[in-house]
Amino acid sequence: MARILITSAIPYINGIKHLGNLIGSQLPADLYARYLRGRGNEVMFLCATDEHGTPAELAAAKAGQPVAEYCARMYEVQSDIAQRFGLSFDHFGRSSSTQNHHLTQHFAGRLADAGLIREVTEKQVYSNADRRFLPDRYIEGTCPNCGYERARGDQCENCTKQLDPTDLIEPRSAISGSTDLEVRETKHLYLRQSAMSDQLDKWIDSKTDWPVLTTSIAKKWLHDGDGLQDRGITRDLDWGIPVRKGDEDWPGMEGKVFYVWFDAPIEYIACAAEWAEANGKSDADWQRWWRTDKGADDVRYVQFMGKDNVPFHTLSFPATILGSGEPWKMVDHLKSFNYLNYDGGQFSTSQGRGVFMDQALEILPADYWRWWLLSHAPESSDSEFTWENFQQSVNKDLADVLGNFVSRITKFCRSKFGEEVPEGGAYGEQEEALIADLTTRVRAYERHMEAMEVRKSAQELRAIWVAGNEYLQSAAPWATFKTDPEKAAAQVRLGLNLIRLYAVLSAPFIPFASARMLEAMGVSDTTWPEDVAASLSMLAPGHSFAVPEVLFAKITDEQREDWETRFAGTRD
RNA sequence: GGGCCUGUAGCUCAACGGUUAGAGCAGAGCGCUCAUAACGCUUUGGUUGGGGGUUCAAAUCCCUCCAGGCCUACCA
Repeated sequence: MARILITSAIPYINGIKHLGNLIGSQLPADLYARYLRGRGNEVMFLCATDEHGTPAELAAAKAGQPVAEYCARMYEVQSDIAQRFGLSFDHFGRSSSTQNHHLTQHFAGRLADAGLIREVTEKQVYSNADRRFLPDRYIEGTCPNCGYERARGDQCENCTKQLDPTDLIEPRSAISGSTDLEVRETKHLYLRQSAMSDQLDKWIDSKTDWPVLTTSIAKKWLHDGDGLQDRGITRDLDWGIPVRKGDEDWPGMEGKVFYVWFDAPIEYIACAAEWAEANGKSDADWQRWWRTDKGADDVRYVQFMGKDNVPFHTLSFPATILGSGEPWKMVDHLKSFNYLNYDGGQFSTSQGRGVFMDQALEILPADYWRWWLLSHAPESSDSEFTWENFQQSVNKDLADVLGNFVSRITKFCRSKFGEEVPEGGAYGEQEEALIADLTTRVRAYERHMEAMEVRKSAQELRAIWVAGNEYLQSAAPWATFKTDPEKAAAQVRLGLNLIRLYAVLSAPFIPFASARMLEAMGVSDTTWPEDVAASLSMLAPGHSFAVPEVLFAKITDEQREDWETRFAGTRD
């Protein structure tokens, strides 16, 4: 069986993520991981919290907590929600881990040795009141172009003109509002990405099966204007990974930390090391996933992310890895997603607009969200969440098509044969036709899942559910029973077996409901139906089962209206 | 300003340059009565954003215009 390494873009520590973040990387990555495990592959699925940077420091200050405590607390919150959404990470790590500290410093040291780091002294705005350097967008002022009073130091939101912080009229700190700003000199390390441009370009060119969205963004950065620019990888912050050259001090860089975008992707690797430590494994156990000289040469590595993360994954991180000169595993396939919009606008963490992961679980079980989000995943373009669409899709697909199927067959069996798989009769022509149809569909489902075609996979799965209802309608065991109880028994037996089949096939999408279906049918065998016919004879006559409670309750109009109102404004 | 993406039925989306542009939902009709007023069958909806061009053939390729979105390197 194959070995697949899967990483999801790591969510920022600053607050609870919304549904747009979830469908942008973690959820499709989980779908893929669950599917591959279901097929018997060896999977390492990693994710973590991204904890460094200015927003984390500010959020901690706002919460009145030291930043380390704040991050530790938010890590627990995010970890708990991820678990309740069924995100099946093999490890959910932290970019602030000691493992990541060591690896990040290690990579910086290797890059420096390879001559790929240069020191740059530059001028940056310092706020005396805030006692920190301010990133461009944390400086506000009046736009010299249009007169808008809340223009940011990088761009004016009103007239879209690109700005430099020093262009602003009456600049002030966006954090405190203080106008006590000064320009100070500060020294930083730059990664010489320009020196690796050709190497990266060739590497991108070799990835012919990547989506246009992915390669076009990378190509743009490589070839636009002066080509790939060197990038600052350090910051003047308190919270972060101290700048060190491997195990040694870095003269002149005391008190500085690595830029969050330098250390965050390295956490993908460090996370595996955290996994090893948490599970009592050795270094060799995680290195066989990440070092091609230590067993990772047969690993297929797939990354999932939102489109805004593409440049970092196609250029910066590969530059870091390649530049180290060490045989680290490079990404093989990169699946990026567009954005999910909320009711005509964007989901927004900063504005509290939309539905957040914790709120979602307060009103409905995870499977409802998983199904809707995955079956509407923003693959080819941005997509939109509306409550009406959500209600209709979920009610029809989950309650009517799948849930009702389980209900009708189990209840019919109970009333005519009792709560065990009925004996007698044999599968005939009609059953063979169903098996042939399902075989075709299951193979198509597998192809779509392999290709990470999320929406198409969902469509095919739904068609597989529908096939069960079609069969019952034409076989009509309730009519057959009156004239030929033996034949009806065989029909019901097939129907009950379909429930187990559906549970196995559906588990990547709706793991919780899938588990309930298996529990009701009294089986724990989740073997993938390589042979559909054999799979549909697994539950033998006499096997007892229980009629499950309503698998998916429908969303009522009252609920929908209530939620529409409740989530119309902004959070908090 | 530059780059990229998107525009197909009321809604969400399909469609290697190749029969008459297809599915699901919603709407209409019929059937069934095991089931969560569920299921099945049939069916009404499209000048593929506008205009021009290439081609035996265009939703698909080219040009142009319109509308929306994303990115543009110090937010992450």
